[in-house]
Amino acid sequence: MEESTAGGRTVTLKDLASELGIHPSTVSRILHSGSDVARGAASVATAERVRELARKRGYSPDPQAAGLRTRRTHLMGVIVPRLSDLVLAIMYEGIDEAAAELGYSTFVMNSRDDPEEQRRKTDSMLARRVDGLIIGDAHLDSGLLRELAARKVPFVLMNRRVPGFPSATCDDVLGGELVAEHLWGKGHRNVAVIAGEPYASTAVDRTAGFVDRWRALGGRIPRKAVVWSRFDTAGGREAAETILAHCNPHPTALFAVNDFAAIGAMGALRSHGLGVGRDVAVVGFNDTSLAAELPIPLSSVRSPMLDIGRTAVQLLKGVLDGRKVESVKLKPVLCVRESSAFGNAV
Amino acid sequence: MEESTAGGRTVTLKDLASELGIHPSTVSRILHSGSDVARGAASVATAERVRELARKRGYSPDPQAAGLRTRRTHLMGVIVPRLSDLVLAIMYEGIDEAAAELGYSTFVMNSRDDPEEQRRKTDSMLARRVDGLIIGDAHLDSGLLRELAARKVPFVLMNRRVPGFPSATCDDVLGGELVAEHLWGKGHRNVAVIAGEPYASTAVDRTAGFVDRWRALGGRIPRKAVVWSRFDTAGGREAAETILAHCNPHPTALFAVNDFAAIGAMGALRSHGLGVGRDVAVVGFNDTSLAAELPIPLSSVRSPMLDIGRTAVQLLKGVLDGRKVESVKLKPVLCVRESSAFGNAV
DNA sequence: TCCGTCTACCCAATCGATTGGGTACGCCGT
DNA sequence: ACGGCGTACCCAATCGATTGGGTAGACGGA
Repeated sequence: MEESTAGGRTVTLKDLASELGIHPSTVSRILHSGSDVARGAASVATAERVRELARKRGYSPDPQAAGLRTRRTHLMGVIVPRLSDLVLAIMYEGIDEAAAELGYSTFVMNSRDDPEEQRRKTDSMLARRVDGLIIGDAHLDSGLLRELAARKVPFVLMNRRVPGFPSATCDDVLGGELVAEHLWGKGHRNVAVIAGEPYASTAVDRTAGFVDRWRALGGRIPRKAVVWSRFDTAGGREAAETILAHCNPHPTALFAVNDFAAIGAMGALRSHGLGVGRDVAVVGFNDTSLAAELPIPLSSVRSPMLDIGRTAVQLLKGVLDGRKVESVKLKPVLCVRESSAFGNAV
Repeated sequence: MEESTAGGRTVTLKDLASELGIHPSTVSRILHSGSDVARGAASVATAERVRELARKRGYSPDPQAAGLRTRRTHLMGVIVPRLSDLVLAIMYEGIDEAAAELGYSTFVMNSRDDPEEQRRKTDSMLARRVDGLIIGDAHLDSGLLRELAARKVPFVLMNRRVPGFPSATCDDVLGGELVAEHLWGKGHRNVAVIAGEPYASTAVDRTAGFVDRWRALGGRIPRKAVVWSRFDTAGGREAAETILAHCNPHPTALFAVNDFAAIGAMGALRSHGLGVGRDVAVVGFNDTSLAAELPIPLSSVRSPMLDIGRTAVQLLKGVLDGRKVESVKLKPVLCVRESSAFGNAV
């Protein structure tokens, strides 16, 4: 007979039970219930013997079997646009840690922000019988979330929010405001925004926060100075090219809603002979580990990515426990560096 | 009664069977066995009725139950140093794709290259009853692998290799050689290596490939010009500082075994007033998406990260199917960019 | 007519843990 | 001496899919 599961011979409850001459159910109760053992499950002596043997034999319960009976897998499904996006990767680290602390394991899948894939991955998670989902790729206009809610699938959103659903995000509006105040304070009056994808609340909120605050400060910002783009370096580069082509005189400061887009924009500026930080200030968002390490260190809004992940897990746990949960917005902080440290003549 | 599993009411084999007035086992055989249905499982007509109903009711088999019986979870466990390392994140994307194609799902966990954590995460994977492991954080001196092999846990290595175990890696020695030839050809004669962590085969092989080839070309490379370091930007920066402090005259070219270390080194050079590409050539490794986008684009050895991930899955599948598998080394390609494009006076 | 052979199913055990409902025994108070 | 009550267990069903071993009925050939 082939032993197919990894790890070879595994010890079962029954093994422990028969070795001790007691019934498996008794063993289960002892090992399962933390300390309500005192309340009628078994004698202290037996409990000790069982725990001792379990340790000695390296017993580890089969989650398949337990889940089959209890209808809970202690699995959380996580869906992100792509894990090779540093921002999501770090949030996932937070998820992984927090989930482990609660005794959950996590699946991650990439949807590449494609609605088709989102649906496929969601289904595939549910087919695996996850207890709930953490959705990191929510689109503002998606019907998928409403469907999931109708099917009573427990889920929470992460990174991006959608009104009506619980989410763990950065306070992106505030983040945009911080940048507006910073650049205004440095004397810039002609600015442009690399705004990201319009289906993502991160992009929309950061842009709105910036633009609204800018106008509240008395600034002007023409429509063509707000350019929607992809989140990666290539997207940022293209957006910067567009801005340079259409805005005359060119802006003295750029706000990119994402560090990678900001890096792309820096490249574009450079190939137009414009000095980042000198001729044009640039501010990014997320403060990924690269921002500070660039040859011209990039100013960026630091968002608490690890905590966003951790919070998402806590929210989902709340939902799974049947509690009503409220969305959480975590505070960002602006880190000013060389790319926007110098003032502009007013 | 609470419906706890995500997705609410689920259809079971028995539901389908009783609705059609046949036995669950018949339904199972029809749905399970691709086309050997013809061979005695059921009539074509019944098979069609079953498949039709399964589709209509949205039947999806419970992997818990199936796994309990078959002792196979169709789960692969993946362990990496950290997923927020772009290199590993991309390999994981390859894994995810390839695993999905084979009907497997994957767990990922971060070990932070800490032996303690490696062990913990491995155990936790096995407790989840994964069918096998893809280990992306193997240390050359680790006893863990030998233990796993002794316990007959099916596993393969990825990214880093360890003699005696099957692995999917880049041909790192060749990668190092490519860099040596390139820099030699550009006329450099005084070079240094930022060598990475000595417990990782990637670091050791890339360094060895470089150094051996360099000497074969007739070059000299003193011991103090090879500095072991962490893989991140901070590590690269420190290593570059060390090199600049101890090598006099300073080298005209640096080879960092990792792009992030290379970026850190570029920062160090810059703060010493040395122009990257002009005064000192820099070459990295992996060709992560950032390399080409840096203000001074970074030369880098492109390693086929996605394919390495995909290959690892295929190897593990082979092991799970009981086949003998051979390690695979995928060919890297050198991408020359501005950071090392200019020659050095011979 | 009888036996063999398919075809198209059915039956029941099984995987390992969980859980609602027993039950035997001892001890206590009266 | 007897009812009552805890304590410390045991029993058996259950979750959903899988699988080795039947079996009834049809059909064919000798």
